[in-house]
Amino acid sequence: MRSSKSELLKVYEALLESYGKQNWWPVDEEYHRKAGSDPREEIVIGAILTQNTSWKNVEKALENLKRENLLSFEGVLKTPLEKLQELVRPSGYYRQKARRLKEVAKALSPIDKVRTIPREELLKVKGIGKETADAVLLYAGNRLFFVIDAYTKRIVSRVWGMEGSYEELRKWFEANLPKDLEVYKEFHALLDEHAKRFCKKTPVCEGCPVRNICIFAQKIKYNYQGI
DNA sequence: CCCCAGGCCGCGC
DNA sequence: GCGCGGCATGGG
Repeated sequence: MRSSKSELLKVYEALLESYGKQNWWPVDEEYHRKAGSDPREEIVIGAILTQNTSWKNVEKALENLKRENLLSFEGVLKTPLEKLQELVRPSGYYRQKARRLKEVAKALSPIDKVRTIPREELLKVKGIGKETADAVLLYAGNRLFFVIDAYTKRIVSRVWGMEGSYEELRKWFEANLPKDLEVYKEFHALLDEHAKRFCKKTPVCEGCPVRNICIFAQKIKYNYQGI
């Protein structure tokens, strides 16, 4: 691992500078005030629904749950499986996800468990893998676990030429970032945004805010110059 | 028609 | 421990 702490922070600051604060995770505070439910439960539910699925589709499912006043662990648990499937259908994999919602609602009730449950425990829940677990722990539990996703892996691979397993990359980020919830939350969100705007499957290096630090972008530049 | 999206599980190796 | 097929809707 060649890059230094300052290099990682430099990327964070460059992305923050060009994209601004992302304010993940989006939650409908107003809904929960009126319903008397805990907004952290929406984060957990959203984390399941967004697995390999665009957020747009997740929003439709969340709207369906809200309309029926069921966007909570209690709502998920008391709704018959078949009805729950229909409500979350727009988010895809709806049979799996309906089951997983009930599993996680059971495992994390009462919701304050997100502040204490060991990561290993959470990973035992059917439907919760590493990324979902870390997203839940960070965004709902306010705990210092860095979330790695496909976008993060792609960006790390391009910028630093570094490959690694989920755990390797997570530990690398955690070792080289300040122990600051705000940084963890925003950085993950910024990497996501960056992957959508520039570091796409087919990269767009023209105008990229970190092209001066990025190994891949530098290589492209040299190729253009014929060096 | 194709590919992709804020993954995970169960399996074989 | 890693690679693979299956899971499914909606948008480009």
